[in-house]
Amino acid sequence: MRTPRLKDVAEAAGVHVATASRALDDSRSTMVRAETVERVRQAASDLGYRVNRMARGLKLNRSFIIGMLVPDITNPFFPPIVRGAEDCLAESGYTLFLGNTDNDDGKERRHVAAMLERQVDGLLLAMARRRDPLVEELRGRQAPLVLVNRTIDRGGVAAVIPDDHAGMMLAVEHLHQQGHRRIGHVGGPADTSTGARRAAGFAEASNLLGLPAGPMVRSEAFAEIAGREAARTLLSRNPDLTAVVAANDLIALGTIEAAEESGRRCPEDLSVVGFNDMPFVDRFRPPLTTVRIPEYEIGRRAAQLLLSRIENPDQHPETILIAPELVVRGSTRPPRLPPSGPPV
Amino acid sequence: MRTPRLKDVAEAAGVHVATASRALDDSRSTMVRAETVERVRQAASDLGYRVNRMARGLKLNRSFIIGMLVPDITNPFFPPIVRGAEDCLAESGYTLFLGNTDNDDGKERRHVAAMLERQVDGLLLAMARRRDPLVEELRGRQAPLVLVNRTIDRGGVAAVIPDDHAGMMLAVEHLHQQGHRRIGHVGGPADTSTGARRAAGFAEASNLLGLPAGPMVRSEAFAEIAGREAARTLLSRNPDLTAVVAANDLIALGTIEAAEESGRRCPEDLSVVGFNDMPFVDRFRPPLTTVRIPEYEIGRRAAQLLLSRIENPDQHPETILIAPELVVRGSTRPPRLPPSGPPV
DNA sequence: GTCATCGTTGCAAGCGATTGCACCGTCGCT
DNA sequence: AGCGACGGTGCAATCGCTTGCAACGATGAC
Repeated sequence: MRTPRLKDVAEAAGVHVATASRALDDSRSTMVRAETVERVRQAASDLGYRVNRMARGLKLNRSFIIGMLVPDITNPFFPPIVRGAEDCLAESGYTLFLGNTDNDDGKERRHVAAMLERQVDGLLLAMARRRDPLVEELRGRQAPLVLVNRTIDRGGVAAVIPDDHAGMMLAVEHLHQQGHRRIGHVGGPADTSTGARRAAGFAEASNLLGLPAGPMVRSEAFAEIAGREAARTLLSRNPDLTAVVAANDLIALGTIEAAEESGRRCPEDLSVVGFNDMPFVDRFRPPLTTVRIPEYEIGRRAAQLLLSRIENPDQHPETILIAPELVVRGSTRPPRLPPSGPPV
Repeated sequence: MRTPRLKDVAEAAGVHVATASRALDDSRSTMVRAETVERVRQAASDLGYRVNRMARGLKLNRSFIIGMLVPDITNPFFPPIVRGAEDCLAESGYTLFLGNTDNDDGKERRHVAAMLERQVDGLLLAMARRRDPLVEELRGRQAPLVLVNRTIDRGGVAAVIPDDHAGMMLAVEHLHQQGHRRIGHVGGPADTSTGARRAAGFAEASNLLGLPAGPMVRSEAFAEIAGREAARTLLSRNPDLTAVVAANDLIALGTIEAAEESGRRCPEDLSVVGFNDMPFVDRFRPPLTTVRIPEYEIGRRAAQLLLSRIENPDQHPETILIAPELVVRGSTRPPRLPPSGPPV
C-alpha cells in the first residue's frame, strides 16, 4: 500500500478533500465544524498521512527550502555557521540544502542552478568574492539572498559579516600593549572582502597606534598551506618582525609552521594572532590567541535576516556587522628584546 | 516578469509544451526533429528557462533529494562524511538536505518527518542507536535508507561503518608492542554500535594478546567533557594504568585532561590512543595517536550505496565495513617503568 | 494506387495539494 | 411567514511538468 494522499484521508473521514485540507491546517480549521476537524485529524493520524510538500509547494509557489553554499564544510569555521542557520530555519519550518563550492566558479553556478530549479525560497551565500558576477546576477532576481561572512564591494545586498576592522584593531592593540612594535600581516586572498577588510583594518590600526606601516603578504587562500607559503615570504623579507597577525586561524597555523621552519618558535620568538577562533584552536600547540567571531550567531542572524526578507522582499538591504572579541591564549607574549624606545 | 515556464518556451519556439518537454530532455530528444530541438533549446536559453523540479518531482514521484541526519555537524568528525556524500550525490544530480539531531529523539523524528514530507528519495542516517525504534519504523517503508558510521544491533539495514574490532586491535597491539601491559578503555555510549563494538574489540584484542582483561568505563557521550568525566573515574580506580585507548578522539582529549588534572602528563605518564583521526587532531598537544577512519570515503560509499538501493530497492541490505589504519603520533610512547615481566 | 509504417507533433490526463466561489440548510430578525 | 446572513461543505480550477496515445502527412512496399 502506497503512502496515503489527502484524498484517502478525506474518504476515510467521509468528507471532500477541500474540507480535509482545511481541517488539517490550523489557520483554516476554524472554517470547519469542530467535530469534522476531529474526524479528519483522527483519520489522518490513523492512516499515517503526511502532506506532500512538493504538491503544496507547487500550488503555493513556496518550497520552504533554503539553499546554503559554503566553500568547504570541512573547514571548521563553517559548521557552526551552518548549524546556527539550520537551527533558526528549522524553528520556522524550513529545511536546508547544503552545497560545497570549493571556491570554484563552475561548482558555484551548478549549485545555484540546482537550488533555483528546486525552487528554494532563499539563498544563504558564504562564498562571495568582492566582485562577484554570480551574486550580481542573483540579486533582485528569483530568490532573496543574504551573504554570510563575506560581502561584495558594491554593497546593495543583505549581508551578515564580522566587523573586520574592529577585529584587527583588537589584535594589533593587544600586540602593541604587549610591547610589540614591528608587526606584520599575513593577509587573506585579495578578492575576498574578509581578506581586503582585514588588511585595511591592520593598516588602519597600526596607523592609529602610531606604528610604522607594517609589512604585509597575501596568502592565496584561507588555508594552512597557502598561509605557510605566504608567511615564509613575509618572515624572510622581514626578519626583524616580533609579531604577526594572520587573516584567519588557518593562516595563523601556517605562519607558526613557517616560523618554526626558520628556527623561530612561537610565542618565544614570534607572536601570532589568528582570526575567527574556530573550534579546537584552543587545543593547538601553542593555543592560539585570536579574534573570536561568534560563528553560530552569524549563521543564526543570517537566517533570520533571510526569513525577514522573504516575508518582505522590498526591504532595504542591510549589512549587519557582528562584533568580534579578543581571546588571549598562548601564541602571543611580549617580545624578548624590547623595541628601541621604552614601552609605553 | 516572472520566471518562465515550459509553456513560455514552447510558445516562443512555436511548438506544444509536450514537444518542448521532449526537446529539452536528452534521452527523449531523439523523438523530436533535430531542427525543432534546436529551436526549443534556443528559446529556452533566450528566456533563461529552468525546469521547476517541484512540478517534475510531483509528476515523476521522484525528488532527487537525499536527506542526511547527523548528530552535530559541529563535531569535526562529520563534515568530511557529509562532504563525501554531497560530492557523490551532486555527481548524480541529487541535492542534500542536512539536519542536526543532537542525539535528541524529538529532533530526529521531526527532521525525518520534514524530510519525508518533502519526498526525499532516500535517507542517510548517521545517528542510529543500537535499538533504534525510528530506524525500525523507517526500514522497508517509504524511502530507502542507509546507516552511516553507526548501525543497529538487529542488522537487516544497509550500512557503511568502520571496522571497529579491527581498529581496536590496531590500537591495543600498538600499545602492547610499546611495552604497555596495563591498558584501560574509556568507552563510548553503550547504546551506540560504535561504543559497543569498540568496547568489545578492546576486550577481544586484550585477550588475543594475552593481556588480562583491562578495566573499562563508559563515557556518557562521544564528547570531550563526558570523556573527561569517565576518564577521571577510570584513572582514579586504576592508578596503575600506563595506557588508555579511548572510543574516539574527543574522549581521548577528555582523557588527557583528566590525566593532567591528577598530575599525570601525556605521553610521559600515560599513553592515550584515540579513534577516528578527525581533522586537526595532529595539531593538538600532544599530537594524538589514533585509529584513522577515512571519513570522506565513508560518506561517499554510503551515498553510492544509497543510490544503488534507490535504483534497486529490493537489493539485499549489505553492511560495508571500512578498514581503519593506525596513525602513530605523540600521545603514545613506551611506559616509563617496564611491566613486571620482561617485554616480549 | 492502396495500405501499412514511421517520424514528428499535439492532446489531455494526472501527479497531490490549495482556494475562490457556489450552494445549502439553519437560524434569527422583522 | 419570509428573508438575509452565515456557518459549513463541496466543486472545480490551478500550480508546471511528463507521457501514453492519437493524429497526421510522407514514405515505401506491394
